[in-house]
Amino acid sequence: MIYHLSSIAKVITMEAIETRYRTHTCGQLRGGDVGRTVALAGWVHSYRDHGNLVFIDLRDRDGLTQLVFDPDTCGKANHDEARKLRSEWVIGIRGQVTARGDEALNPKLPTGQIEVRVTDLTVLSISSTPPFVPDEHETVSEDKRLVHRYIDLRRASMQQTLRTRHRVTKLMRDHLSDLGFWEIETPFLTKSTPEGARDFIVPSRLMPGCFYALPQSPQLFKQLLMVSGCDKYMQIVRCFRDEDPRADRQAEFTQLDVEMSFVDRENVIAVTEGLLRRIWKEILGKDLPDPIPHMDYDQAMSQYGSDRPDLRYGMKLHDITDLAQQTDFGVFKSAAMVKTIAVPGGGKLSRKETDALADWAKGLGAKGLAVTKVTAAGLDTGVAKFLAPIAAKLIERSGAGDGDLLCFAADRSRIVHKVLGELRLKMARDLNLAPSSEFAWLWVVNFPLFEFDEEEKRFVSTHHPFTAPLDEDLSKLDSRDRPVVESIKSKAYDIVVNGSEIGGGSIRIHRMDVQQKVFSLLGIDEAAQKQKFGFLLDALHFGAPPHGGIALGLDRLIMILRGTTNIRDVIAFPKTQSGADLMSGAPSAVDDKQLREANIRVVLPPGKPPAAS
RNA sequence: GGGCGCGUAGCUCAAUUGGUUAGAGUACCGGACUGUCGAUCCGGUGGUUGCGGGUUCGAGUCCCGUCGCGCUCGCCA
Repeated sequence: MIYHLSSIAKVITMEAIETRYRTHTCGQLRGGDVGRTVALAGWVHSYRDHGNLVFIDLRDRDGLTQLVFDPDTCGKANHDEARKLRSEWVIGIRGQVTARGDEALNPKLPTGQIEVRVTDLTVLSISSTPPFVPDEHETVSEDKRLVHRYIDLRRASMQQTLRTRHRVTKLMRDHLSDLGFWEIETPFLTKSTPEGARDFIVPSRLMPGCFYALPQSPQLFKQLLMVSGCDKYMQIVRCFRDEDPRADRQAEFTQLDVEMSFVDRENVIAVTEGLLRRIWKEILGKDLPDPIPHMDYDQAMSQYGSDRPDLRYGMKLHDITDLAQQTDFGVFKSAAMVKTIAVPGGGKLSRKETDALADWAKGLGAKGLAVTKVTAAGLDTGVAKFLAPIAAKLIERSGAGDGDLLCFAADRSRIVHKVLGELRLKMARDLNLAPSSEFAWLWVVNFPLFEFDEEEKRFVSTHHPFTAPLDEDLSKLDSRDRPVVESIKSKAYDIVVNGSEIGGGSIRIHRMDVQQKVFSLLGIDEAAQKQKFGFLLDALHFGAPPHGGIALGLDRLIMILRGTTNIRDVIAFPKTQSGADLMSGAPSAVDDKQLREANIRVVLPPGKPPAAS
């Protein structure tokens, strides 16, 4: 696990609130405090027993302070007690802050100019031998960390993450409050929504057989708050989606949810940029581009094969469908689309490695992956012999240079973009092409409003069914012609940094007639509309203002700020890939009484033993 | 639901082609030590090799099943 702690601009220490236990924190004392009598409390981070002198590094969330137990100053009883101290015991001490001698300075610690010569020691709490110690030098498997999360969270990097998370949410509230936003809570026990992810459901005791759903997001409620005249709403809110987790995804996650009335796309974008600019400045000391560039969805897909391109490196996709027709290569001539990317320095890959790439591409649905190497003399190896007639134009169009590897995908556009888009990411990772300390920001705009679901043979919303189409495309909502419907663009926008989508939103539909046309196009009939979204549709009858908003993924934002690729690192009490909390043991069976009250009977799938309660 | 990887001492790991009593570092326990800061030195305790079954003269190692963790595809408006 790598953290770029060095990017944290300054060491932040807290002021201790003076109590009977302490006058200062363990990260607070400096050379200027020499001579003071202080009290400290914290955990024994490490001990070094020299028989006569005993050194203790005392830790709290603020840092480490070295304590010295010298029988001459602390007395024999305290010295004997000090020799018994072990890792993670909780102690309180009193003593004098003294300057360290020149040879005893510790430049690794902010408190390294001083130490505290102890006069009084109180053991506040002893600890069993811990399963692991919360030291950054230790590497501990993640499941052990999750079982004893309260110990893992004592580690400096985890504390730094929790502190960063707090500072970011405070900035969000302060910044948006200053702009006139109100934080308004929305229900967690709510109505199941038909589209989108699988819902977590909660049985109703009072209405047997009925269920609440936990919100996938407060989408409908924040729109209703706009209809309610609240004008500017924000909430830092938990969302729930019952889908399999990933490295950057948990079933419950946190969003900064924002909605505004009487705005257009650029107003929401401006508010979001202002907030992100302030967060990056205050947390990392870095500036964002002003403005953050916009890119059309169509351009992102055709040039990068992704709707969230990582712009820290090149390797653009180049369309060579026309050139491919001039070759005798059957795979190229028969394909609907042929595109290529030039991998810088990829020419050093071995035959074995490029063969492995082809296998990898097959896993993504491609029939294969054609490659050739670019040398000073022209194209060499791989499919070079087929490309001789177009070699010069190919090199010119792709911008490839000596030592690059040209990779080709020939297929339907969806497969071509998927394979080359993923290949871009893989090559950047394998060849280390992405500078880790840079941030490449981007707004992706003009998404298609609908996508055709080949399996269900119907249109589905790209974003969600309340997203407004561009004004110039309104008339196309009456069409059922697939190319026409697919050409409708929406007022949706995603904010992307380094290939990670950290937020997205849209201007919503505020007119009843438009909303009904969209439902109709999605194949949701009037009865279903009324049953699923009746309350929103009702609200649109009673004077809905033009409105729109955005939701930022707080967990992913913190991941980027902290330089981790593991979402569990930025959540205090996260769950595993099977949705378990290894510390509490959730989920677990409940007793029969609880089931009866909830009017629930458990029917296990065949072959599954009942869970232990 | 599918694919890949991992599971050995409290922790992190090793163990040759299947071969003697499963080792090391660290932690822990005992001892020594007045300037350490990942202290040092000496000695010691510590194992259901995730679990169940199988193959074999012999299994940490091979096979089958199962559980857990991770990555990933599907999924995630």
